[in-house]
Amino acid sequence: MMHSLDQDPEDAQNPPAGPRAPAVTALSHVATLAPFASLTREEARKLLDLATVRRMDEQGAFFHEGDRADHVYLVLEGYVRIQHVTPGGDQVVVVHVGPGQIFGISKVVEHDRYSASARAASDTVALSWPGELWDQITRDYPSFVQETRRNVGLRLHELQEKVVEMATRPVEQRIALAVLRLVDQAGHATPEGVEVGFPITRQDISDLTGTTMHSVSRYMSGWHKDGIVISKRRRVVVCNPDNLRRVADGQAA
Amino acid sequence: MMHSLDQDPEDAQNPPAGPRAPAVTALSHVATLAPFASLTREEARKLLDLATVRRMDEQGAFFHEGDRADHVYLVLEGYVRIQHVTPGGDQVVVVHVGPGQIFGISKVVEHDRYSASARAASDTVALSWPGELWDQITRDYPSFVQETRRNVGLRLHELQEKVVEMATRPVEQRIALAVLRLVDQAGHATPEGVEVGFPITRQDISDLTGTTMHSVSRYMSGWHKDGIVISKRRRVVVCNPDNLRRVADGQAA
DNA sequence: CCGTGAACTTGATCTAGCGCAAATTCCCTA
DNA sequence: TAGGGAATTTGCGCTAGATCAAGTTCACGG
Repeated sequence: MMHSLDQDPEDAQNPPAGPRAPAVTALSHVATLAPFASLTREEARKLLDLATVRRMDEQGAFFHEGDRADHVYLVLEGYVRIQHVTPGGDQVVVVHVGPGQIFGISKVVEHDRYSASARAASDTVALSWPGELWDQITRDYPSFVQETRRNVGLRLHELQEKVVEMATRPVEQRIALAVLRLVDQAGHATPEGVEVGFPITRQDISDLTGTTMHSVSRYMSGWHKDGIVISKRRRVVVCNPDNLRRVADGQAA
Repeated sequence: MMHSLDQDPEDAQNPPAGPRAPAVTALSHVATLAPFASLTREEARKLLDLATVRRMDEQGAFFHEGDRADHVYLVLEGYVRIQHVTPGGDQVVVVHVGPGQIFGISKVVEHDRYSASARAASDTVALSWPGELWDQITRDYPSFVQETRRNVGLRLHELQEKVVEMATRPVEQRIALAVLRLVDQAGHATPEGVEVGFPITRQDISDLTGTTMHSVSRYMSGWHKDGIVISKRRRVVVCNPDNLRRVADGQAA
């Protein structure tokens, strides 16, 4: 039940309440997230009252591709993997979503089905608003919805970058870029370097870059030897971002 | 100046006005496009009054990647290629935009720079609204902006499909899928089959699928021999969509 | 402390598709 | 009608990276 992510003691948002208390939804914490930044204390509280808190164990699914898009989600804690499985059984990871970011955005773009599945990459806490309330929310909390749109834009941009990378970069560079993006978006500092904030396997990284587990393993082992990363089982730490960036640019020695 | 697309005499929207008359903006025509569908005649007219008509020759650029996102565009006639050029000089075509569709959507997702360039794939007529008016438009013509968001959603979905394809499909299938999408989104019927509605080279198709001109040529020649497509210089006609779909699914004989 | 399965590593082939090169065809203009 | 440039075709060799095939290491439950 305890995942090693929980070793990370830096989160101070849990007041000394009882265990399992829904204290993560503490207004003081949530209000710091981008989508709430421009709301008054009072507005934030009301908007929170409209939401439901959903806790999800690692690997649990918030929704599946093809489901009716009945909710919009916001990650409070943990990370969510947006992924697609082909008829042939190939997994493709589209993007990772972290604290303060929206997922299940179909409603935001006027779609009525989710076009990918959402699984918790680590134990995760998220808020969810029912789709029926979306019009009301749009009306009453425009700055929140604006942030939501900005999120969609980021997603669009990241997806475009990914298409460009897959079309133009060799595998090694794609993997390096993916790892850099992971620590950039979900990294936390450790003594050895910046660590990806959730468990991730070689297979996951290959699903993210459109290659095979084997290639990911080979390149990461190489980088390990060169002191660029430390890669344990389901864990990735980048020790030398500069060199990794050089690899990503094809300027590796 | 006359491009071969103009051979196509099917467009009836040009009333017998003088040549070069801005008659394409005739309300009766524009009103049929999806973004205007839910507006009253009067609203449509007012919204049109806020817009500027821009005509663009084939290969002309509406804007470039990195430009300040100061306008939102709507294609009236012709096709626009959204593309990205890497530092290394590789072209990647992200998507094609046709009549009734929006491009330059940065404003819609709260971004302030275009993340790709927009060039006319054929001689094109588009409307453009200045970004400063966007808030006003959002307020006064919500159904228009809603359609705009739906467009963003389609783009997002298509981009995701593309990522999945590039990650899981071999080159032949990717090319087949791209051609099918082209005739689906921009095709018009001809005696021989459905033709892509704008000039497109082997190189363009390879930029669209992340492969080389050579591979595209090889596979298309093969399909030509099998009677699946007719491919002349800068022109593609799909004669047998069913078989091409079979190729795209890897079920080719 | 041991057994089991999942994650990871590493070597050995094998091939799809790229890069290079050289024709050939088509279209436009002079 | 010839000339020239762009688009396309096609052959050939080569290599990045997939596939196949064992192993090895690790975490956890008993």
